Amino acid sequence: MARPSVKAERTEEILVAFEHCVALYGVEGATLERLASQSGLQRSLVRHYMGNRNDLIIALVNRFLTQSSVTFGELFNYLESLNDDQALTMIEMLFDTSYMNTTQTAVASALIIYSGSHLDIANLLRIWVQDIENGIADVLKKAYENEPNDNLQDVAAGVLGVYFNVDSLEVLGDMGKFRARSKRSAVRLIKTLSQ
Amino acid sequence: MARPSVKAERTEEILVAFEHCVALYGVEGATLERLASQSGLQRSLVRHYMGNRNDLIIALVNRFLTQSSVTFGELFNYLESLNDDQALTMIEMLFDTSYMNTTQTAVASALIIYSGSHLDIANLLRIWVQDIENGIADVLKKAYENEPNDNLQDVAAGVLGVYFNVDSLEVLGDMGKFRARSKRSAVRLIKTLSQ
DNA sequence: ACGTTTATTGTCATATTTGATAATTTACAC
DNA sequence: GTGTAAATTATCAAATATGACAATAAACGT
Repeated sequence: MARPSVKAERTEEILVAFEHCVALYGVEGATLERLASQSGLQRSLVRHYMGNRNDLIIALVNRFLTQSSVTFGELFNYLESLNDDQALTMIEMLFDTSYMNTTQTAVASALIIYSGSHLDIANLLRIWVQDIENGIADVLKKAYENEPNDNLQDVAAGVLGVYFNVDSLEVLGDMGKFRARSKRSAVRLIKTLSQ
Repeated sequence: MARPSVKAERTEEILVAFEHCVALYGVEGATLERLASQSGLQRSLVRHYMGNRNDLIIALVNRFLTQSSVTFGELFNYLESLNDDQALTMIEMLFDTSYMNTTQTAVASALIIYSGSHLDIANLLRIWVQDIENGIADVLKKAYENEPNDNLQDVAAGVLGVYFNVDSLEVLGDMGKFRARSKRSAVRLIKTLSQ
């Protein structure tokens, strides 16, 4: 045949670097020049593998959504395997910095801002939020079977909010205390559900 | 003397327009061209009154911080004037869309992302968050005098998180249900405090 | 060694963004 | 109406960002 293709690796490298740029500078600030220097690849190569700027953004959104789906899917599957303490274990994992992915979180924030001028992405992210909220509610349902669904969903929205917030503020630095407080608040919230 | 100065008005117009641009496109996407067309003023005029791009960003940050300080100050002062139900009234106001300022919220999100590459702004915003958290904790303290300070601060962090999160997600549209759930969660959280 | 396919590099034109400053106009006081 | 200070407009150069495509180099099978 011919020279072996490195498309898969390059694509991955480029998207990782693009994530970094978007996390640092926002979607509109993630220029192809920055991407090039961040990835160490020439701008022409980026174009060769990923197409133009818009193609790149679309690829980033898809990557973000699938990665998030995989991560939360694994989390929820693991929790389902537990006999008890699913809810509190979930809090432990959500608020543990060792499980946190700062780049991913910053990308989420950047995409949310980008949604303000791109309604198609806004729709995708709204569903993304709903899915996570539903996932949390499902975990809570297993631990608190007798609680009405509406209450479970309310608490799920609250836990999601506290969790999203503390992660998106992580970039400000020195958030240890605030993170601990947020975590204890999430626990408080869950304990309002009746066993 | 001479032609009357319109510096104050122009400055205000420019900053309002810049807020709009930052809210829609992020800090790095808020170009002077967009600002010019948004404000209806020529780019040269923007420069005349506000200086260069960096001056503009500094002015925006200061404006954001003082506006936020004024808004929350008024809120806390009003709550202080109430005899009881300060805590729940606070929730009513925080989660009422009629009190919400979508532009202001989006600016906050944009500045948080911008903080990732500008540590000086990150420090300002960290203090900004702490101040609001403390303000909420103070309100809670009046309503729940016997509760230990640490508990009050924990709940304050939680309420802040749920509130910040729902406001920053507002841009995704169609967030009525999620907002209602978030609000009920905040109430739940507060009710974990002992009277 | 040769053809083929892909990776990689190089180059160019164009559009956008920004900074800086000159030139002009306007409104007021006298 | 004239001087004056400020507003407004008009340009220019430089830097940056993007798109498109040509040219070269490298790795593989035969």
